[in-house]
Amino acid sequence: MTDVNPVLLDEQLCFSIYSASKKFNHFYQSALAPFGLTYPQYIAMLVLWEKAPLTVHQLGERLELDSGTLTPLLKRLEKQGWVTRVRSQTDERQVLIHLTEMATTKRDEVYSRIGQCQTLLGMSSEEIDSMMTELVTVKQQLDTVSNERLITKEVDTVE
Amino acid sequence: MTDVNPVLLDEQLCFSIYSASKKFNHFYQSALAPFGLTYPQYIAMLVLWEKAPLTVHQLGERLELDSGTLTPLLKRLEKQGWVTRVRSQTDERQVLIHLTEMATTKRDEVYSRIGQCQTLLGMSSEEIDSMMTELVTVKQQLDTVSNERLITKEVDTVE
DNA sequence: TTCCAGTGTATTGTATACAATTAAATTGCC
DNA sequence: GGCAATTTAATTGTATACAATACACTGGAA
Repeated sequence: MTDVNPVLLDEQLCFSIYSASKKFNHFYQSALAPFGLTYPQYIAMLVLWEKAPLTVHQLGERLELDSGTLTPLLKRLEKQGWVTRVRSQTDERQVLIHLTEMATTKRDEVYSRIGQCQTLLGMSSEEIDSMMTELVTVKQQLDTVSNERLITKEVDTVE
Repeated sequence: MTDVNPVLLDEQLCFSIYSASKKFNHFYQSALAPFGLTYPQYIAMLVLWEKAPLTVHQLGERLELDSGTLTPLLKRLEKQGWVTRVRSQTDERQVLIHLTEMATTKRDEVYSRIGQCQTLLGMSSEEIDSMMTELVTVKQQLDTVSNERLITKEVDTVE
C-alpha cells in the first residue's frame, strides 16, 4: 500500500489534465460570451491577430488542428463576421483566412476582457512557468511514444 | 520585453493543457485500440470496475460529465458488450449501469495493456505528483472564478 | 504535352462535450 | 390522498475533434 501503483497515478494525471482543460474551456467561453466566441475560435483569432492572412494549413499547424476541425470552425467565424475565407489566386487549393474590419476593431476589447478575467485566476508567473515546463515534458513524452509505433502496431495482439 | 505579458502566459498555459489533453486522449485511444475503447469510455469503465452498478448520475459525478454526454457514451458501451443499462426497480427515474461478464473478464487485460503503454512515458512519481498538485490549484481557481459570477453576468457590458 | 505524385481543403462519419428543454417519477407538505 | 417542487434521464441543438476519404489543383517527370 505504501508504494502507489504508478499506473493509477498516470491515470490521475491524465484525468487532471483532461478535467483542467474542460474547466479552462468553460472559463474562456464564459469570459468571451459578450463576443460569442468559444475557446477554439478565440485561439484561432489570436493567431490571426498576430499575423493574417494565413492559409487553413498554416493556422492548423499553430493550433494543432486539421481541416476537419478548422473548416467548419472558420465558417462559423465567417458567418459571425470575424473573418473572410478567400481562395488563393496563385494556388487555388489554398484558402486564405483574412480578418474583417470588425475583427481588427474588436481586438483590443477582447484582449482587455480576457485580461480582466485572467487576473481573477491570480496565478504567479512562477507557478505558470513551472507548470508549462512540466507540460512540455509530458507532451514530448507523448509525442515520442506515439511515434515509436509499438502502441498501434505490433503489440496489438493483446489477446 | 523583459517583463512578459501575464495575459499571454495564461493563454499559453491554457493552450498547453488543452494540447496535452488532446495528446493524452490520443495516447489512450491508441493504447486501447485492441479493445475498441476511447479515453472517456475507458475512464467510465475504470469507475465501474471500482464499483458497480452505479446510476448515470453517480458515474457523472465521478467523471464530471452530464447525461447529455454519458447517455450516448453508455449506449455505445452497451452495444459493444461492456455494460448493461437497467432502469431501477425502486426508482424508475434512475438507470443502473451494470458490468457484463465480458467486462469483468477483460478487466485485467485492459489494466495490463495500459500498464505496458504507460511505462513508455517514463515519468517519475515526483514529476507526476508535482504536476497534479499544481493542477489542483489551477482547477480550484477556475472553480472559484466561475462561481463568483462576474464573468457571465454584470461585466457583460464590456463595450 | 500529358500524366502522375503530392498537396491543400472539404466532406463524411463517429465520438465527445455541454446548455437547455422535456418527460417521467418521487418526495414533501398540507 | 393530492399536488407542487425536486430529481433524474433522455433528447435536442450546437460546437469541437479527428480519421478517412474525396476532390481539385500544382509542379514536375517522361
